[in-house]
Amino acid sequence: MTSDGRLARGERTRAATLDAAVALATEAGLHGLSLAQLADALGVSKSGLFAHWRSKEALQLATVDRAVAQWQEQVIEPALRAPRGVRRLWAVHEARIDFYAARVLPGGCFFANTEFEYNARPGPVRDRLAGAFNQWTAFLERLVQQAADLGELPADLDAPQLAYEIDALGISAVMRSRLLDPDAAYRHARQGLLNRLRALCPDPTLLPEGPS
Amino acid sequence: MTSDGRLARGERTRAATLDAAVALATEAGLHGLSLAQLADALGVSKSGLFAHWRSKEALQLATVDRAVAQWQEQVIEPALRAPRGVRRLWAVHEARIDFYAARVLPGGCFFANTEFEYNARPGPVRDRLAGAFNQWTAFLERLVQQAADLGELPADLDAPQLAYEIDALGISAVMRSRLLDPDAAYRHARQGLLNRLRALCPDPTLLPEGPS
DNA sequence: AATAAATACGACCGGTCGTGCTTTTTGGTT
DNA sequence: AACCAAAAAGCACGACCGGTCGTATTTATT
Repeated sequence: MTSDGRLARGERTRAATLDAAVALATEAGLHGLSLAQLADALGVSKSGLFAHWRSKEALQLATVDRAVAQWQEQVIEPALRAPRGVRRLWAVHEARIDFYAARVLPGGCFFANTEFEYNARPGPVRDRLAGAFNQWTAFLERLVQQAADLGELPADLDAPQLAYEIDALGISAVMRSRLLDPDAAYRHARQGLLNRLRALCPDPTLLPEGPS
Repeated sequence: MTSDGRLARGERTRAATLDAAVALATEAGLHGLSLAQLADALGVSKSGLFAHWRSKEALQLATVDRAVAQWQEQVIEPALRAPRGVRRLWAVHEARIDFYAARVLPGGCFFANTEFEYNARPGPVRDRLAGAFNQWTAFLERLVQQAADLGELPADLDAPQLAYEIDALGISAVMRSRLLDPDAAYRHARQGLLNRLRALCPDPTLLPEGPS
């Protein structure tokens, strides 16, 4: 084990920087993210950040990657503990809403914020964001299809359609939770999918109980 | 008729400026909107803008108001020509998607973009945006309730819930239409509401035909 | 014709941005 | 103990930011 303390120190700084960058980007935007602010928040110098990323764009791309990893750890992986099928689909939706409700990020959702920010700004950052969104969509569609394959949802179900609807409920939840009544937002997001799954799923025991 | 040519000229400039500001804000954001860029795009001087708005914030607030008026003219009013009830509800959804598909604004949707931008930025601009969102939500809920009162939807329907779902489908449409496949986005947004209304509405003749 | 008001302009301010260049500090190798 | 590379800091730069000021131009009033 030849752990070079110098390299280790750099790695630590880099990780701490990206965590702070993800959080800050949800407030100021990925474009609005300023190196001076970020350096201040970390107690380091602005030029110290430049030692790790040659340019702001490189930092932005790394920030997107870090946000993807965070989403994987805190939303997807916990939900994957639920058994395949409708229950896992529901678990993802719940984990996502919990992530928003726990206010892990001050600006709500890194992806929703930045994707709206960059939808008219061509370039590598936008492409990276679009790629992440594409992956997330594919993941949701796979989960839906799995549930259908297991017979927990109709065999002729339009999987991309249901995946679209699930994601839509989630995006609206984080948007409304920051501008209007948070509790109502989360309730509507949950109830929306619950209604939809109850109408589709022949086995009601797979779904949580609750108001009709 | 004492139309003061000076005031008329000012009003013209002000209107043109706000139209450009709404469009620019969907690209650069309402915060990222720079007075120099805006002045350049209009072919006027930066200081000329300060003759009309004392500060950037005043311009931002006026821009929000202009966007509200534009939404009223181009989405709400056309849809209000449809008869009350389910058909009007559908007309609003259609008008909204058409507005996005026509690419009236380069950044898609002024409200979606700016509301995500400001959801963690307290202040007058955020409050104004939240107010606009509240009004829009109330409008949708009123339309849903009307349809229920007319007997075109179940009497015990949860109106805010359905309004939430309709708006969610629309927001996702504009987001996905700029990052992924636009046609798929619009199709899913339409199909989502169509499925929902078909399941709720006892009279199928009120809804457009189309794929099941 | 003279005055007053609304509009618009160019020049400029202090401040912050992203980004290079140079130096110092830190930690590991030999 | 000498040496060295990685990390971090210090510093300066040009560009752009929101905003102010004095001035010129247009238009209505008197």
